[in-house]
Amino acid sequence: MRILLAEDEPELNRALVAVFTKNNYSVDSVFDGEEAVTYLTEGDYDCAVLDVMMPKMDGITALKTIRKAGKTLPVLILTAKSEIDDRILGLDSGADDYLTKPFAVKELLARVRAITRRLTVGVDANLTYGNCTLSRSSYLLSAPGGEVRLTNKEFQILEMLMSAPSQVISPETFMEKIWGFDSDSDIGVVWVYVTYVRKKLAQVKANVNVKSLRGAGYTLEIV
Amino acid sequence: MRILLAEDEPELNRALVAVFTKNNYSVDSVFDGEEAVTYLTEGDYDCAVLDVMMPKMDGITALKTIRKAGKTLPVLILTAKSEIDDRILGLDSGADDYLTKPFAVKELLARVRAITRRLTVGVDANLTYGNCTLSRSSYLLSAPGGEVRLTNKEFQILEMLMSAPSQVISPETFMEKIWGFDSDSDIGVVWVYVTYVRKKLAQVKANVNVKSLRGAGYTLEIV
DNA sequence: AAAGATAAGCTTAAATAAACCTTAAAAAGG
DNA sequence: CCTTTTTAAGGTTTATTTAAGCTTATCTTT
Repeated sequence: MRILLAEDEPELNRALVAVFTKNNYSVDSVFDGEEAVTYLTEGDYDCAVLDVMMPKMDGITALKTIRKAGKTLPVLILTAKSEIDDRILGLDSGADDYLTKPFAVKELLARVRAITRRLTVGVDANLTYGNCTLSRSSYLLSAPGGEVRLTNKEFQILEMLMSAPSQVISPETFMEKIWGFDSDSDIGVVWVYVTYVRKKLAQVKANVNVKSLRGAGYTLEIV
Repeated sequence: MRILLAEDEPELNRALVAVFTKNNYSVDSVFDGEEAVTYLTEGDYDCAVLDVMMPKMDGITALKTIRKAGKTLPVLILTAKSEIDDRILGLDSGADDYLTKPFAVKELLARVRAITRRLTVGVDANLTYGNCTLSRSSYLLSAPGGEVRLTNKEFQILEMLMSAPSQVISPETFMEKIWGFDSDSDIGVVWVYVTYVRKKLAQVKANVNVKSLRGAGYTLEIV
């Protein structure tokens, strides 16, 4: 499995090369976006890991460039903060996943494994469960009763639930992954958004709802 | 859940012990790397939190040492801010995650949860004994007679029993591990929950019940 | 060895506390 | 402005704890 890594911090670059190598990937690494584009358009990689902030060309632009050139390989974006804008930008421009720094190496490996497993981009841009689908690019939730646009937070809640439909996700986990560790919002905001998501699911007559397991968290169920 | 904390700054050490204790971990704390190695090789911990800069032996060396000794427990490394080299060394040497100081306590707890979750939920999300299984993610107990959801406390009682089916667990141990060291609830609450667990086991027609050994504690038996 | 006495454990119902829901309105941000 | 997000408050439901009366095993005494 061949990976291209684009990361300008020398130490992190070196370390990630070591990690990937240790896990039986063959890695080429570059230190800026232009190099990344060159390698990706000319070489044959199974996956790319791109930092956002890089000299000469940022990761998002690099990604857009190679997508325009017809490259469909799975791409994982590294962002410095949990900047929603970066994230949306990344997904719009055809990223398959993103990871905010700092991250656990195991998580990086898991995500790389996940996106290389599908190996087709765009196909997985929609999530499906029950009779409804959620578009990752447009935030549109559609079901027999029509379609409705979700707001950012609503989308992230439902995305997390739909990408692991049998898992139980605790309000604290939502808080951590969506609002971030340093958020000082009350946990109650999760409850509010669960209500909103339920309303929108009902509005499009989805046969799916968000079930709460008191003391454990939320999970999706088909009614 | 047992944690070993190695941190040489006295105030931070004390504060973290307090935080972990409050969150129902049992913590042992040490102040240098050599002690950390001793405790970790001889004791039985579920997780370790190691500072990098410590007297006698640094955290990275301690980590490498225990990994060489075959310890696979999840380890989180604490590094002073922006010491990238330390961070990298940590990842190379087998750390599961790292956190740069200063950090938010919430984030520390979240990361410890994350790396220990792999331990419990990741591989072995279900417990089995006799003809019944208990799902760690949904708190669902299932057996030939159907399935039923356990509450938090019920789940923890049964989880402890099922993860060591032949062991006898005293009411005091339940109290300590589930309600916490500083709980001022009466021990009688354990009797109450044992009753509830028995009822639910019967409800799903499990061939398992909670046997009490007077003066000793409880254990599971197959009827 | 039988009769109480004592303590350990059992069960239930009611009271309390915590988790969760919903709505409306205020605040933040484009 | 208009939309999204957060806060706040009151309401509902469910989990947890308390408390009290109960059973059963073990121990004491005769």
